[in-house]
Amino acid sequence: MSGLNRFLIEDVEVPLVAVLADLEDAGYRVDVPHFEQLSQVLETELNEVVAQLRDHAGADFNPNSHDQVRTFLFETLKLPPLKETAQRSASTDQETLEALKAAHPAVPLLSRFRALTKLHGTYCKVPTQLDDDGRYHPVFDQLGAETGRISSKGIIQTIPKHDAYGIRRGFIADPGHQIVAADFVQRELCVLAGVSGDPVLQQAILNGVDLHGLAAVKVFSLDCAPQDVKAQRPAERDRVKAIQFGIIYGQSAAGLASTLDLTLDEANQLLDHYFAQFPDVRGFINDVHQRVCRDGFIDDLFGRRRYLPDAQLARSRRKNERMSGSERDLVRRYKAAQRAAQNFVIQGASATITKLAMLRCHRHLCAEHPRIRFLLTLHDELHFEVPDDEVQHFVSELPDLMCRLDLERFGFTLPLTAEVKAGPSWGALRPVAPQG
DNA sequence: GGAACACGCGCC
DNA sequence: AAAGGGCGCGTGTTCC
Repeated sequence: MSGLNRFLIEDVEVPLVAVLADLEDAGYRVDVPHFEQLSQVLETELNEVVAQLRDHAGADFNPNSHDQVRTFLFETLKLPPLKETAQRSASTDQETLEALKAAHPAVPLLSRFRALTKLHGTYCKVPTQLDDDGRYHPVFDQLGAETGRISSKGIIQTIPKHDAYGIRRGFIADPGHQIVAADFVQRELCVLAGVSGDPVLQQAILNGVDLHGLAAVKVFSLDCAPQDVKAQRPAERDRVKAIQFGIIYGQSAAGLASTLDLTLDEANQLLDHYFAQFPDVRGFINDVHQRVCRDGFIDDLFGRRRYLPDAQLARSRRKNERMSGSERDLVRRYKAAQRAAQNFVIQGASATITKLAMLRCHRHLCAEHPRIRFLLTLHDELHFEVPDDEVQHFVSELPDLMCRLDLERFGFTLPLTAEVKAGPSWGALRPVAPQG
């Protein structure tokens, strides 16, 4: 168990084994007819789309074959490639199709084909993966991700959220029960605020202010209250949101430019404006980069360690030296390691917070609610199956169970918040009014 | 006949 | 060219 200290081993990972075992045993009830019906609808639509595609591209065209799609788009239709894959061939991904959609009627059909086959081929197979009890039993790997996140075999952590067909409505509660789910609110940003020590972000969290809204007001000198930014200045809020997500992901200025459709200069300017308002965030990121470059590893708030030897590759390089191809590759790996380190200190600490919340919930269920089943963890979200007559009470307890984790002992003093939802299925959850 | 890779894409 | 971290899966393709 490399990368773990005594606390993480003894107080987190080892006791979590029994919790995850209980989740795996419980499983999520599945509405099989829902998936069968959905499957038929998708097959009908797919047949139609494939027929139309073959009208354009030939009777034996297989839109599942990247090679054939590439040949069709860039040789038969002579459309201009937008970008390349890792192997230097012309990419046919969704971004490319989106850019080319007006150029030929087959292009939007390919997009549609991809979306439909994904739903049909991957997510409609859920009924084939059930145990005899008709439930989907996930298999978790608590050390499956380098960041400390819990990974799971299978598809349960990637069930589509915004598909038009309601895949999530196929995951249901037993009769006489409801699904209760709770997710942490803007937790990665709270972790960033906590570990960077930024006083403005911290105060905003203490006041319960929308963090993207607040940052937009600061960065763009907006003349409105943070909570009104969402309605009144959505464009500014979206930009700041992209920056703050980018910081969590370790995104570069080039990446930000791409997501916001800006030039590199504009993206750099935007980042400068942001960091001018939040200098402690910049300081924190610089410190992470420096440490991982010096040590070849980085520790998060709870002492989880990730080794990133690539961060030491380009230590002695000077700028403006000419680079050979292999040197370029070293620099790429060095930068990737820095991004991974920056992401790790946020994602890693967040993952441990989820694990602590799970331990607390599990202990509480064992002691007080033996009829409630703990079903699922989705990184910042927990699912339970709750008897109808216990829903009201449990819903009132859950936020505190998840959020009061005694993190002051690690120097983390900010409050966490969680939003609770309930409903008959995963796809039909409705917010539960906070107690007060 | 199966393993490994390539690509694309679903989630947080 | 790549660009944004962490996962897992399905299909096509190539290689052993």
